[in-house]
Amino acid sequence: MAGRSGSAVVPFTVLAAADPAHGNRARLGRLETPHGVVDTPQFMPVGTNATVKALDPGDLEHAGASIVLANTYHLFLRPGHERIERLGGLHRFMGWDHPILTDSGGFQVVSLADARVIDEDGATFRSHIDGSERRLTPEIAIAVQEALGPDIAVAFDHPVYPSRPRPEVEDATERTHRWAERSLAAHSRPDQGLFGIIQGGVDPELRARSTRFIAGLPFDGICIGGLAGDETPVQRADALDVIVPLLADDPRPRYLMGLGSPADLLEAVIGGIDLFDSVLPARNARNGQLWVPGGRLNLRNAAFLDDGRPVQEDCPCLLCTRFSRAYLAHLLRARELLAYRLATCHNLTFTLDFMARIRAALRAGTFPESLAALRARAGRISRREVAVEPA
RNA sequence: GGAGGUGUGGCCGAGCGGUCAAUGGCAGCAGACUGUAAAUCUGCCGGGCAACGCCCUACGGAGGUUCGAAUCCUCCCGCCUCCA
Repeated sequence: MAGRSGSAVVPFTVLAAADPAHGNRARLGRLETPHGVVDTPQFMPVGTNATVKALDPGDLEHAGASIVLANTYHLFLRPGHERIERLGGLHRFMGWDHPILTDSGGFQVVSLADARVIDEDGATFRSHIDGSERRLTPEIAIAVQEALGPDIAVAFDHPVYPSRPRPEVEDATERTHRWAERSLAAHSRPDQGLFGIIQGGVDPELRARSTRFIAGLPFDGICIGGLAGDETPVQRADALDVIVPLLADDPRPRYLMGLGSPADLLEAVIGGIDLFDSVLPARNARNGQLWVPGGRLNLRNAAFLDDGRPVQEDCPCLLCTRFSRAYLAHLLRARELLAYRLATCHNLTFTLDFMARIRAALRAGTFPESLAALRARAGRISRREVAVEPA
């Protein structure tokens, strides 16, 4: 059950695991990287442009972040990976001396759907910045990431939304496999780990095929892509039921890309996932939605203008220790810049604290017993959670 | 005193005989957001109802022309500009 991955660069150790007999595959782990240890299950805040929007590195540390994600595609376009390399690499560039993982740019293959052409060799994008034509291939994506210098790079993949027709999902999945092999062949930086990505949509056969294929390659970790889009929580859980058992004896970390909400994170941890990332907590914060135990508060609602209480009692974040709901509601209305920082500090603190609670339960061996409390704290599982007003 | 202009829904501002309860924007009220082209996007936004349709009140005020007026005419009131 416990095991240690063979990676010399980013070794992963499973420290404890829930009893899989009860369909609970949650596990406690530790990922070691050149810039520090990442305790898992763990959430990685997204810092696309070498910054988690609205926060500085001190805010991130205070919120409890141990690793952040940055984006190959965006930094490739601006300011350019070669420039960042000349300036001493990504860690130094963004003032973050802790672990960094870069996404490969694969996600932009779908998120910039109107601006790209995909062929077997790679993908051609229309730059969202200046409209110029840019190209990413597995080899280029790896070269860019080696220049950027994150602790962990990710193979270039071709994501697909599960709702797409099966032939399309199958094509993208098979291409992802070929690109995975090319990414591995191109990667040579010895102080950098490389994760591969499983695709396959929600089709059990394709997911299983993709899992076996990617797991068969010497990656340092296994990413699961295409499961944070338009599928339902049930479809996602079903997909994990296919994927994770096939990785049961695999000691490498499992990273579900793109989750998410506390409820989704918890269910995916139960499904056997170690790592997550998502823009959701940060974006929701900027849009006025604050996460609290049991639900979420829309601070743009009129009711909060006269609410002198903190957003969340007992929360150690910059917002809650110093300011009221009324103040944040005012800042949001006035579109004051401080609103975005305070709200983001809170949601990331909440999310990272939630992961810490999960780890604590796993460490104490009380995870199954703690589930009800954790689920209550996370709120509803559905995408449409009900906002609650803690007394 | 003379000449000209202008007054529209909480605010700004279109409309200049019917298809106008009245384009837009702002403010306001809600909702969405999951490997970030997002400090973004969407809906509602005079009142009432047995409400996918009907009624009432509405475009400074009062009259009038017309089948029909926010739109044309007359007078009045307010504001603005120029000349004295």
